[in-house]
Amino acid sequence: MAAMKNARTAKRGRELLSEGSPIKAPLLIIEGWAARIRTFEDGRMQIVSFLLAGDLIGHCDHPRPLSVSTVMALTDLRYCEAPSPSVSPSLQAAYAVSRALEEAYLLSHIARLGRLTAEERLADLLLELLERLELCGLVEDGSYAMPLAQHTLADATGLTVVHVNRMVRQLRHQQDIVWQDGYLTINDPQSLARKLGRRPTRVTDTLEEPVSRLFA
Amino acid sequence: MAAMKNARTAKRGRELLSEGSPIKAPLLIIEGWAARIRTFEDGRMQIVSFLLAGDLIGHCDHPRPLSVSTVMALTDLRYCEAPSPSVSPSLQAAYAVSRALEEAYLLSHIARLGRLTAEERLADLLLELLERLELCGLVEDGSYAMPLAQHTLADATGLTVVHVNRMVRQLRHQQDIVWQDGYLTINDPQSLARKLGRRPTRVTDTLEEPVSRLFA
DNA sequence: CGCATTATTGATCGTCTTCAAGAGTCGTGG
DNA sequence: CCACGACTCTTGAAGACGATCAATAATGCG
Repeated sequence: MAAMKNARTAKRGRELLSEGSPIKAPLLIIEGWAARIRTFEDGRMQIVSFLLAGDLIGHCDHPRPLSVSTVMALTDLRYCEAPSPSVSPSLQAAYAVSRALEEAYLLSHIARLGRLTAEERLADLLLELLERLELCGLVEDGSYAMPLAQHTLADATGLTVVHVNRMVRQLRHQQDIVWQDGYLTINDPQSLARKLGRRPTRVTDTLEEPVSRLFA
Repeated sequence: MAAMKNARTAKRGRELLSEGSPIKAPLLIIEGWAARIRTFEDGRMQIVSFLLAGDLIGHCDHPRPLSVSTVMALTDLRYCEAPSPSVSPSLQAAYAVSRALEEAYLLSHIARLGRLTAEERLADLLLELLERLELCGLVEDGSYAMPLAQHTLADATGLTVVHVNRMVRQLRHQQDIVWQDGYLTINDPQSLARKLGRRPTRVTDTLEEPVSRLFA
């Protein structure tokens, strides 16, 4: 891929963007996981969304934009400057779909934090990650590489590490998930989704694909 | 204002858009409050964001978009079709800023639900509403018309009505707010914001104004 | 091998939910 | 004009869910 020629890397833990700072060029994640986070002055923090392969960082249409969240690499990362949307109409459309999907995930996250129990939050998040990773072809045999520590899942679900640990144990004992050796499998995603009243994320009528497909 | 010639109205409680249904024309709220909500099959629901005067409903750049949330009128509403962004570059910029602000509020909402206590959530939300209503000139002497029932604040903060009621009482007793006759006053917004570690919402370097200013 | 990070489990505590009931307000129709 | 029902607000009591505190394994990395 042309854009990947000038790919860059970032070590786990590095901040790619800092809340309140100006946004320069939009970036595209090629490989690895990142998170958008909000921090409070007293040290509390909340993961606002996860960024996976094919996701964009800091695409804005207005002049002199400021970042509204900090973006941090959760794993070692490969990324590049996002190709300008003006190069092709299909890329422009892909960006629009990507943006819409991103918004949909934010709304889901809000509903998750506002109205689901701890167990449901965790299960729902793991299902969303399955769905998203499937879109970029990172799921094999229903399993995906899970690079996150339970501590990070706590930052995302608004829970404590201790309680996340208990909920993971619970999901394991219920045979809902298998999580070992850095890989996570949801045994019956359909039925788990049904149990949570979870609908698949759709932002278009058609079968539009997100940005990542253009680079697959 | 030209666009307001073909203004329409909606009664409180009416759905302007339904989750999963196709989005036709984008709408612009002229007067009144609406909410974007997510519902679960078992009856649980979560308010994902509030829509105030000057806010857009269903502006998308991709083809055949589906709504990712239900939009419901919280008060009687006046609205119109959103003028096409192609009519003027400044309108286009205003839409971009509006979109960025909307995203910022979603992120704040996530952090609020994930990491704040009940009292903090309520106070933080009331401060955000103050900030937003100020932008559209709906604040006088530090007070704004508060058309929401405590029940609705519960839907937004992820709490129960009962607990919202107790938190309102607490904020009242602490002299943080005065809420009577449908008007809400935050006695010392600065100090309350500081207490919460709340930063003002900024999405640009400059002093760009949201869409509503174009219609003020 | 030593240190830092991550996972795990127990015990106790507190915030928020749930359940229940009563009072106040408002619009509507008889 | 008043009675009624729907909604909103309010408060109490009990219980549950998740937080906090604390300690001990694993695991992995330099």
